[in-house]
Amino acid sequence: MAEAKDIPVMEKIVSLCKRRGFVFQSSDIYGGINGFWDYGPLGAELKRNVKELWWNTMTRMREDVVGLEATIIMHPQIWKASGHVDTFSDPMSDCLLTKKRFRSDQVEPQSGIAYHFAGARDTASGRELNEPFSVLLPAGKPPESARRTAQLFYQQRGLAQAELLGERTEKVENSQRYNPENGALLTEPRPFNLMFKTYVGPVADEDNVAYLRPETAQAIFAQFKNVLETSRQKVPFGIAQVGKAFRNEVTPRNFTFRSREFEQMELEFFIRPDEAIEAICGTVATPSGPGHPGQPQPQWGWQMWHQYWVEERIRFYESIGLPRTSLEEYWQKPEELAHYARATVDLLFKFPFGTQELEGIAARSDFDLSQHQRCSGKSMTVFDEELKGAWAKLAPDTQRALADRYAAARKRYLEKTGLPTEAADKQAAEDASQLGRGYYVPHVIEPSAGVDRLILALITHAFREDEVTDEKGKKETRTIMRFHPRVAPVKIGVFPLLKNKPELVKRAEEIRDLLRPHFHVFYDEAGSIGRRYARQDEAGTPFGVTIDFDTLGETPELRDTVTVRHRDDGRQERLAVGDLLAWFGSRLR
RNA sequence: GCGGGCGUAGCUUAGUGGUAAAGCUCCAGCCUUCCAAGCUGGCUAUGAGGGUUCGAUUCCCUUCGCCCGCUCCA
Repeated sequence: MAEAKDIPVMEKIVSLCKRRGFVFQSSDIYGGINGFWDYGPLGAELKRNVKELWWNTMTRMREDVVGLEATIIMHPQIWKASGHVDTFSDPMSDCLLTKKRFRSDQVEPQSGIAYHFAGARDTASGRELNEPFSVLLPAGKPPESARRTAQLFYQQRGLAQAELLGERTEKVENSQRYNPENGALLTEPRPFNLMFKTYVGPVADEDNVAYLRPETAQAIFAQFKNVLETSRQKVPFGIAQVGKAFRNEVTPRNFTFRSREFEQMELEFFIRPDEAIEAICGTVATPSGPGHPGQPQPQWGWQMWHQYWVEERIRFYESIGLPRTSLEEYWQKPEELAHYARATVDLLFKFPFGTQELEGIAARSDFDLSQHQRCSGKSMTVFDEELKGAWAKLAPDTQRALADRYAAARKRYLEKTGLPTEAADKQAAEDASQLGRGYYVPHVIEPSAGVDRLILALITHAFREDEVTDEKGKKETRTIMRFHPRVAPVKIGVFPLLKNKPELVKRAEEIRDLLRPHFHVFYDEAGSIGRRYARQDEAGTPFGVTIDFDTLGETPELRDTVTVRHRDDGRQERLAVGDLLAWFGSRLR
């Protein structure tokens, strides 16, 4: 939980984000819109850098991952298959008396006598209220009890001396409309849909309903076969995607942390089922302890792959300036796991408002592809030539043992979909015999990260305030955003020492133009040099280049050298202009 | 969605039923030989809508947004 002293820190960060152009409230001039945020000039650069680094790390720097960019609106059946339509829309009801909220379909059914009231009159003021209210009493309870509850209800609405009007009774069986705790009427069930709904085509009717995707992952599953067939990849391999997702969050909170429109960076990494690995390699490697397991190996089972991706992701965060110590690894307990997940690790970051999830790395078995196979009727199996060959050479006992294990796992999935035991048995046996011929539905490891959360983590982690006392003894606070150079929105500030010396300005512009094609530079000639340094510190610019009279040759041996200033400690060093590109290149990439 | 708090310039704050104030920031000019120097000038605000009133930033209502708690959290 957030501690009181931390709240002002968050406020300072929000304020800085606006002042410096990292994050603005969406639709600000119209009063804003809850749960939506825009990135300003610095924020946009920061976010671009982060997404690009993720993309390069996950796809271009690897042999075994390819990319995808899918649409935000997809066939509504996808969300049926994924389970989002069902799990994202719970009907909710509130107790009219206590405001307590219930899942409408999970209210314990009540039977008894319902006392309906049409309204009430305040005997003191004569004011009348025509708001109906009802109380359900178990059979045999005295009616007075219902009237007292109703009076409480009308008192809450400002009638001090409520005289009940229009009382009538009704026998009720197994109703979910009343609060089991006090008998008070609940509000009408209201659907609580976390998915944004829209309509495709000009006619806004139920046949044309579609949803803005609540996660990017499903597109990867839906396009699995197309990618497999065109990318010349084979299992194990991954498909990565970066893109917007939308959730109609109940309570957007904590600045950009929980937004209604947000961006995800997701990888679905497809692997062989353990039974296939055992058939091919004779064994399945499992983790021998914590830490990075090293280069992927053919005998790795899902647990190895899972741990591998957890460690890979932590390495990524380290590479952009979030040290391991700023993160927390949380292994979800069995009872917390989603029904399809075998294991999930949350990578948490210590935000000022609490330790919160940045990324989840889930081992999702073959659930997702199986769901789409079932719902679309299209096969999601891959053919694994190596498996087919290896299987044929196995002893019959081994074949049977592996097939049985595989069948048991398939059966567990099939029964969860509601298939009767007999049918599930039959289908599972069929799936197991397919395995022996080299066919299976791949399992998947899913590292899924929130871009905007990561941006917020980088901003809060970079934020530092220093108390500085100047020569006059005046105290002031200086803010430094200590971004890792790789993610910093602006890489280099370029400054002529003085603005009113044209020869300095001219040389500074030349150096700016020298660096500009390679790095994001910001040229500034306004105000004192110290002020310009301070401005760049607040933007998180890691390096400053200052052009002075020595650059022009005032001291002959320093001709064509510049001051390079380091953001975090103010350290300065003298570098030759000709060395700048290489020097920065080695520090910014 | 419920309850509480808050909403004055880009930021931080002042103030009043009767001309809306300041510091910082920002912009322009002058000046300035390395860490928010100085001088001059300038832009910019009562979240939105309605009501009461001769007159509302101030009082009332509604609404939007932010913060805290509850609820929710695939």
